[in-house]
Amino acid sequence: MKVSNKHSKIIAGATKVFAKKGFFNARISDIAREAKVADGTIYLYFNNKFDILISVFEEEIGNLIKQVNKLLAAEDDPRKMLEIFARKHLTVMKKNKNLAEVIQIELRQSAKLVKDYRNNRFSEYINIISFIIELGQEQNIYRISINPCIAKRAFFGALDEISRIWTVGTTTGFTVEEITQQILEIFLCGILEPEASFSYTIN
Amino acid sequence: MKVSNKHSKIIAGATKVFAKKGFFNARISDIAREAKVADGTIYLYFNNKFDILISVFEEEIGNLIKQVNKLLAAEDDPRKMLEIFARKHLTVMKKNKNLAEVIQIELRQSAKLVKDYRNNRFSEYINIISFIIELGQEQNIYRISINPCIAKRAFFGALDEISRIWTVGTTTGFTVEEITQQILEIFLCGILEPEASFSYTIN
Amino acid sequence: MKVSNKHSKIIAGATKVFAKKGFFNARISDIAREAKVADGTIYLYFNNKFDILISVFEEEIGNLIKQVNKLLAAEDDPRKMLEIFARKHLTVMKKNKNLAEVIQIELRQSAKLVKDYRNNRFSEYINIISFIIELGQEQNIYRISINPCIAKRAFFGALDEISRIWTVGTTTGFTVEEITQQILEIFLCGILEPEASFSYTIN
Amino acid sequence: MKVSNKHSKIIAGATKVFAKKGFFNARISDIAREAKVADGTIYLYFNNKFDILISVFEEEIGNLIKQVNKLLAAEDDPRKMLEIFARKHLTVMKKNKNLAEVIQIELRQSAKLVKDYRNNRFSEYINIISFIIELGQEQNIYRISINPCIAKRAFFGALDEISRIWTVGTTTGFTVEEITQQILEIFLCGILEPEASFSYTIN
DNA sequence: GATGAATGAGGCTTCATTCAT
DNA sequence: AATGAATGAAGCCTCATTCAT
Repeated sequence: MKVSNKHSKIIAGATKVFAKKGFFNARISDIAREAKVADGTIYLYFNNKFDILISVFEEEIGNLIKQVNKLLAAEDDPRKMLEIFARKHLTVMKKNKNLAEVIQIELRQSAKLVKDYRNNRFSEYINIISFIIELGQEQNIYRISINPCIAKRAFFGALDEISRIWTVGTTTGFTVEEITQQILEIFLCGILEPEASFSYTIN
Repeated sequence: MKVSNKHSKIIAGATKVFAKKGFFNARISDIAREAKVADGTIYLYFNNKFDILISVFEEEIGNLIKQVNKLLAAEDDPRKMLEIFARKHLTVMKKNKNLAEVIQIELRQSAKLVKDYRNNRFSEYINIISFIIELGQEQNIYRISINPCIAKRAFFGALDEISRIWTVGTTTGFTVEEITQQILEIFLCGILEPEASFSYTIN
Repeated sequence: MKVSNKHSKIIAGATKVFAKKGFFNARISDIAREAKVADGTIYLYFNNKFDILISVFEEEIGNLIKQVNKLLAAEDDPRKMLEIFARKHLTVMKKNKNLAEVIQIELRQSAKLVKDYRNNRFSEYINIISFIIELGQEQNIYRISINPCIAKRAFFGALDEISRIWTVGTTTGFTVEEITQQILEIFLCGILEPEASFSYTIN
Repeated sequence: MKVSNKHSKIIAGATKVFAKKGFFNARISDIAREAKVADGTIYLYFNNKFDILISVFEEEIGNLIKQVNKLLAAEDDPRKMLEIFARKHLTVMKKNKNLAEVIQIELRQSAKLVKDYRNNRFSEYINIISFIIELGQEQNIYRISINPCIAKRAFFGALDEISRIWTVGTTTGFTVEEITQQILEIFLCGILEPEASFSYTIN
């Protein structure tokens, strides 16, 4: 399982450095220093700087997927499952600001650099959302009119944007729980007063 | 209207280049070529490369704000207003892929580089959403339990993440209208089957 | 006599700017601003940046030569003449720090740039010293063993090096008169106690 | 002894290039080529271009100080000491034209750039002169009326200006020994015919 | 003559990557 | 495998000079 001690030290160092400075401002020597290895050593484990970035994702998001899946395995109510996903995502992002920034910033960069990179681990991650929605639709709990492909992006986008309040130095002191409640309320029930919905049709 | 011919040519060129290559991969000479000016000319109008990025935001988002506000002025139903915001945002992002990418990618980078940059024009933009929500709450159309500050981020995040399907080379052929409908349905009514909501309480 | 108003304004501006920033750190636009003309105007009066430097010398040292010669014309004792030269040089350098710096710094630079430039006005200036010495030798006042060509450099070098106490921010508060006295004493009588000279032969 | 092979190669290369082209006209790539290292290597040993200049001084003048002090240690007649200083200075400047030019030209530039730089090694060097003079005054060999602080500048300035005959392409074929004799004669005895001094008082 | 916006060549410096040890 | 000194390509930016007005 453990590929190499140095390998993981470099991944850890890179995650920290990318988060602090961003991919382009990160220096190989920064990562080497953080990982306590020589600059050249990094090239024994990675092809180039960008390869490190990809690996950081693979690693960190892989962990996230594993954790989320484990939690979801113990639950079968699609409503609870969505709640679990939101809470876990927000919790991890708040705790591991490094990862949060790496995802928020670098994922977008890398999507540009390696056009279809997102198909990999990251897609796997947000497809958990559409899987939950489809599950709910099969159980007649989620509306059939909802497009899971659009909804998964909306849900992830909402979580992602919100979790930025912890990475940027904003001081709005929302707790994970408050946000989870709000997000769930919005996504499950919408923001409309029940009575107000009668007097409105989209478009 | 035109402050300076060169100024706006550079802004336009920079928007295009930043979108295509990203801020860090963009070369001043790329922008100059795109804008059909000499490299040095750029420094008559901007202090440095980063200043160009900031200006692109100020300019483009300023336009967006102006357009959105104009549309909203003719409407007073908070539900329609949210719809208008979503449709306009998506329409612009689909049409002006350059701007879309610049916002999606670079805004996040610059948030890191200039810690509190987002307070400027961008905040102004997404505060339109919270304004609409608060308006709806006063009219008893939007639930008072919804926190506008969280909801605005959720709404923008959803739009932003979804609009990436046009910038990344995904081939999901959703139209602006389809997405607008879906987003509105999700945000106004939630994804829950009406009956399902009785059997569920968050957390 | 007056070539042009702009011409002399540029010379004056350049003298000031060269002194403050040095030739290489001086910008044409600095000179233009100082002279209150447009950048392009400078090129109506001078071929290039270096040409301005040369002109500043020609002008300023020309003035100096004129003034010194005028003073010397009224004196025929070679001892007094040397004194007059020293006093005038030091007085001008102390008062006109701009010129002092330009001579001290730029003259040396320009000597490199235009290899034989020093033959012009500057040589004319320090040849006044050798002229005085030769005059004194003819009158049997200055020792015939003194080589005027070496002595002129020694004398000018001494004055030049000393006058740097005013341009660099040293705070040794010597007056022009004190220095003139010392220089004259050294050069006319040497630093040796009269009795000590008997017990010593060079080399 | 050798701190680093590259370090001293760069110093040597820089000394040569600065002398040939002057600090501002010298290109980092010139120095690199001269030192037979890559451009980037220079920045492993120096912070920036100006730092190289400073280092050249520190190094070269340090050597000079060491050599002069060594020679002076074997002598205790202040007259001979001054002679030794002059001869050594001129000898080194004639042989090492690179150093001569660097001192003559760049020292003055750098004095401007780093206002109080001269306090360092260079001051140490010319303070040797005032030390010798003070020593002579204590022994009643040099006149007490001579101000060592002015005299040291006069003496150094004279040597410096004279040594320019070797750096600028002048063709006056003076030998080091001729000049040393002249300088010593001037500074020790003055240029006045002994009898002439009776009929003259300064000012 | 005068202007100053525009030009574009070129330098200093950085840093990903290599390679001799 | 590990090191880190060395490399050198390439970018941001400056600024002397030009030229259309």
